[in-house]
Amino acid sequence: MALGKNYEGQHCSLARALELVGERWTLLVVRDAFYGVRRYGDFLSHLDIPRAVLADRLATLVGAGILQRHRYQESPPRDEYVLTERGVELWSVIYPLMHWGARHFATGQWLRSFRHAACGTELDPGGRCPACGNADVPPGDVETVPGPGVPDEPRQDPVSVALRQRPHRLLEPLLPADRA
Amino acid sequence: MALGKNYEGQHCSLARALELVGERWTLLVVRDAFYGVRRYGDFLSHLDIPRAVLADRLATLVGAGILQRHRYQESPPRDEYVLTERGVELWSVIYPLMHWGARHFATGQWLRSFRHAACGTELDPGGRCPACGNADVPPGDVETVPGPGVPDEPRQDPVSVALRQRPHRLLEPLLPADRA
DNA sequence: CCGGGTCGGTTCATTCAGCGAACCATCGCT
DNA sequence: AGCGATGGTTCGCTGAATGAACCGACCCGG
Repeated sequence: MALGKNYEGQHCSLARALELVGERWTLLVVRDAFYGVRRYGDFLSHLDIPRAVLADRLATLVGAGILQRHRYQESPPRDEYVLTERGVELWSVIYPLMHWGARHFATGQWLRSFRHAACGTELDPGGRCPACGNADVPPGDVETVPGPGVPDEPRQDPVSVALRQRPHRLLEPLLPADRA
Repeated sequence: MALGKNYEGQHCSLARALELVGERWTLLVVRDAFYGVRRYGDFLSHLDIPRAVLADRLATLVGAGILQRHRYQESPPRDEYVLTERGVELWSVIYPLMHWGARHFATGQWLRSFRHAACGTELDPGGRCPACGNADVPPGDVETVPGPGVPDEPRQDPVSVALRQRPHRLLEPLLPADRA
């Protein structure tokens, strides 16, 4: 899609947002970043996305200030991609969309739910905690917990496995940094 | 993009949602539907979208139960596209995304704001009314009002003109049904 | 009852983005 | 030196988007 390719002429801020975030795969990359995925290879194996496309999307997201590239070791130089504040704000878009998809196109048991970590209450469709006065819950206080549903052919990549195994707080690194 | 083209293997409900709503142009079509655009020709002139793509997107949205096709006159047979309940629920995705785009990528004065029609208060980033106990405001109770910002080259299509001229309640038909 | 205009498409040739496999560079380890 | 891990880039192929042209149903004025 790329900027200006079209959508230009659309003065609406939605169009500008979609130029960045509306490309194929982009929102799934951001979702994974919320899950705590940070490394190229983990995005790759979890998303089954062509390598070139992933490289392109990561570069776009970094350029837009949605992800930040952070060198976590020299030699060999290794970077991880972490959500910026601007990226974290996309939670208020991603969660309702995810919830909408689950409400209308669910197949079988639910795979995952999202709870307010402080009280364990499941979030409402807008991402708020019904038990805490309907307050907005920042993604850092959200915990994703595996549900009873397991797909017919569960994915075996490290990210999918980790998400199935245990509850996990959003934004925190999902995988240990030092696996072989 | 189309279903199954890829994103398959992604069991997440976000992926399924994006298969429908994540294609290029689709969310802009839905946004226009909230603005009260209902007719093929109006979508066309407002979005500058290729005719074939518009026809495809409308068919997909109707097939997914997001828009409903409604014949409003026989002879010549004319249909209009109206949001279903399922489509209306996308407001909780579109508004936050629009707001996010405006916050981070604004250029110049704001073009439009969204108010709670009952009390005139501008909606918060989550689409709630701060004056009414932070209650969710259903899109039917939202009014869009033109802002001070006018683009350098304002669009002249009927939809753009109408949106610039007067406040307008979402979901209500934007244009008179009987223009020449 | 003929000609022109409107509306809502479909068709088609071109261009562009996504795909997936192969390749490559750097580094650490043995 | 050789091998594997990591994080890419390159490249040929294919499928979707683009935009212009065409089409058919219908209305209206003459």
